[in-house]
Amino acid sequence: ERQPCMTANLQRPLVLKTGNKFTVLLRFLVKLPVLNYQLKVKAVIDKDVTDRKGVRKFNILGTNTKVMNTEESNGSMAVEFRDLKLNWQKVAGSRNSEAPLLVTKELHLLSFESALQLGQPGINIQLKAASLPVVVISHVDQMSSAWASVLWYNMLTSEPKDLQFFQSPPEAQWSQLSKVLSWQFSSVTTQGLSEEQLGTLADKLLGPEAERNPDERIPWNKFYEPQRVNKKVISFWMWIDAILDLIEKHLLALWNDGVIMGFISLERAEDLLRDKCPGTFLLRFSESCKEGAISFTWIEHDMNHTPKFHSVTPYTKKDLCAVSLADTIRTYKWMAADNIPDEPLHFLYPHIQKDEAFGKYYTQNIEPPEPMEVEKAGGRTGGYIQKMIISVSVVHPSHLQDKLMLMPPDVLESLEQFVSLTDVHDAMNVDCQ
Amino acid sequence: ERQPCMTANLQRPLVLKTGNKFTVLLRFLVKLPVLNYQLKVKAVIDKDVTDRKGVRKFNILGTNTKVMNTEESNGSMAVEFRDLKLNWQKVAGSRNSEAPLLVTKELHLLSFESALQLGQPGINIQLKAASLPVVVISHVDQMSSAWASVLWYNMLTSEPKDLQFFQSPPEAQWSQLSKVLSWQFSSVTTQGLSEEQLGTLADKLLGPEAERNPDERIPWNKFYEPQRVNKKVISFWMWIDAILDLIEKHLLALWNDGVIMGFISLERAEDLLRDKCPGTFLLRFSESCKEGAISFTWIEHDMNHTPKFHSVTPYTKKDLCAVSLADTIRTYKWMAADNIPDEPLHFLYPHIQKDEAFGKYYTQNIEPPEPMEVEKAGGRTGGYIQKMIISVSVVHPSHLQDKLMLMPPDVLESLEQFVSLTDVHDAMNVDCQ
DNA sequence: ACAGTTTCCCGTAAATGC
DNA sequence: TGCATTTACGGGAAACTG
Repeated sequence: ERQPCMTANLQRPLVLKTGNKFTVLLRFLVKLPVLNYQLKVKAVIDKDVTDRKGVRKFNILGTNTKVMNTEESNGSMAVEFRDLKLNWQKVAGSRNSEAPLLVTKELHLLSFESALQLGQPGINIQLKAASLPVVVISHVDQMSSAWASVLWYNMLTSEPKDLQFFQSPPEAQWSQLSKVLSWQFSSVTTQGLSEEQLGTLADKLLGPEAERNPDERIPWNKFYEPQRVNKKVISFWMWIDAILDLIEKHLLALWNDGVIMGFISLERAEDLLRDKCPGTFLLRFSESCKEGAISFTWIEHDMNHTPKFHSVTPYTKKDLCAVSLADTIRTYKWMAADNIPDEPLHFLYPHIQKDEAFGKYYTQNIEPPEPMEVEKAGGRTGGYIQKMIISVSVVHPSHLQDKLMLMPPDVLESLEQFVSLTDVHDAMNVDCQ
Repeated sequence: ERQPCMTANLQRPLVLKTGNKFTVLLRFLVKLPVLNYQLKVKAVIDKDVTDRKGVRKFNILGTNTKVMNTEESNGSMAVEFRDLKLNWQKVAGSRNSEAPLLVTKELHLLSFESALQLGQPGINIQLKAASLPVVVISHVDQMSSAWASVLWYNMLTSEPKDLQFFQSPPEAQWSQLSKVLSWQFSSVTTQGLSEEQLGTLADKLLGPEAERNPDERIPWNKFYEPQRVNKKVISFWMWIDAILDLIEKHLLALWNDGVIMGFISLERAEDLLRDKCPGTFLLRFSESCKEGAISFTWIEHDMNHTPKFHSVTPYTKKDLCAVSLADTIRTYKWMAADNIPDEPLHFLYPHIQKDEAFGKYYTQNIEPPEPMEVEKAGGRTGGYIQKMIISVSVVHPSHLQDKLMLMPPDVLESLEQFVSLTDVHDAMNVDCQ
């Protein structure tokens, strides 16, 4: 029960989706003398790959034969295949139970073939080029998984065509993986991951730094397969990728501004906030929500000046579609029945006024109209009354007593009388008419 | 900037979308003696229709030739074409500027051909059948428009193949159109339109009942073309259809329960509410929002017991995706800075407690957790604090003074002191740290 | 039964055509 | 240039399939 979001997909080369168009630019790196004939190139998929059992077979649709053009700038030759499409070739035995791998671990090769005639006698030279291994998917929900394969492959091998790579994928060093992870963020935003953020991720994959063996490597499983993390079963990569998606679609400006700490453990967050003003908060990604979600954690002091920390249920894509994070931070309230609502968020860590940090992204008008505008002649209002969608947490009245405590006892007492008075008023209405 | 909703499209026969599969069931109504050969049927589109300029040409893809089956129950013959698809045949002159009509007014015919051999000498009888005119669209956003064509055609002619129908579409009687409109609602829900609702629609199309000519007919333009209605330009049918969509996707249960008056003018709504309890409301569809939206209108009394009416900015699909209408009605608040929020909605017209009418559809937990659950050992909260998304209208504090007025003046005065006290408290925080 | 995979198709956005 | 129409494709849900 939800509604359409912005669509804008990540460019992820080497992942092809059946039925979607793709483009390949092919360049001939050897410089040739001018030819007196056209150099035809043909694109094929999985040429010479016939011995793999249970592996899907595909065809290339679209104009798969093109002629190389000579580029004016440097005389080198190139050809761009546009509007190619893959589709399934349904054959017996294709993708059967013998298939050793998930489709997103199944690697394929695009090949390009041409023939060069050298000299008059007609010596034919077969030219061949192949892409790096590609992953073919049939639905975008496989993209995340497919991209994990592409990343791992290219991070860990320089073999151009090791189609058996995922039979036993090698392990990665943190120094390699951290670069790749940071790059994922910098390719979607203007900000990669900071050392602090990467440290949090390292803790998740390798354990606390103090206990770490510097030679420890990260196995594919630990990166990709769902792992049990206190009750929840989550794949590290899927979690990261869901957050990437959330950033791209809903948090891009805030992320680029650097106001999202994001990857920070709750413990560390509380340590940072401990000596800060009440109402100081920071933004953290949920560690347990698979679909990508962001929460704010803030500090309050109770009567005894003991710090207390609170975090709101994380905001998912659905929440952020309804109200942006900046607007949410601006208007978030704690409410209790018959109390004046409290706005608990005041300072972005370490001590930036929230309006200073987020003000430029506010979109809602939260000013009430002048009384004149609402009241129109004859009791008829004319226009509509503006509404605003906000987040509130309903809390026990005792949580709002910090402020009540500041009131003189006689006011408090009269207020309590007033509260019961409104209840009577409501009850009275039931009987009228 | 929105997010995916339930998809569940209306079944709208006689509208075909290119690239989507469709099914045709064909029955042979004449009972034949048992044949000693198979009766082959071929499906074609726009056979014999060659003389229309600028009209798109299509092909039927899929198995367009099938054999008739004899149904066991009654020995009659039938065949079901499944997984047929239409796609464009790009020909010169197709869909050019000469095309006299919009694509959704362009009518096409599906035909089915077979040949029957009677007797030994081999007398061939050509059998032909044609569908009612169909509309072919290439995008779902043309569905609404296409369905308007199908409705108008079948409401106003019994000609089986008047492909020129929209060259000069006839006018409709209200008695016909009102039945068709009500049927649109009853085919999506369990409730058609009431006399009162139809009356409101008749007022829109024909003007106030008192001034109406009983023989007045509704021209196609008035039903289908965008008309200027106080500043906004809206097509009557598009407006109705957007509301149908809103009902199907977000208001189905409420509509079926009959709690949505929906089609009622603001004037009439205010008349109905005038002598009702303060806080009595009813639900109305926006008359000016093209995309389909619903608002609540309620009554309040000011100090002098003069009724005042308010309506909130209508809720669109996007709003209802975030929070259902029932939850919205439950939690809608009027707020002013430093005031206790007010919940202005109490009784569904005429005088049903709102929880009674909407309670079974509430999904949110609005109870605060016990204080114990929030406070965890060591000042660490452990879990997340639940949030709730609600609608609020920010109003001038004077609007919430009805209740304040009920408080003794000394409490009021002390409260005001308190209000400024919190402001100081906030200002103080700015300097700390 | 079931999980991985594909198909179907709505609905946003962009491209195309006239 | 603007509007009608089509294409592209993400994403939700259902269908498929071993």
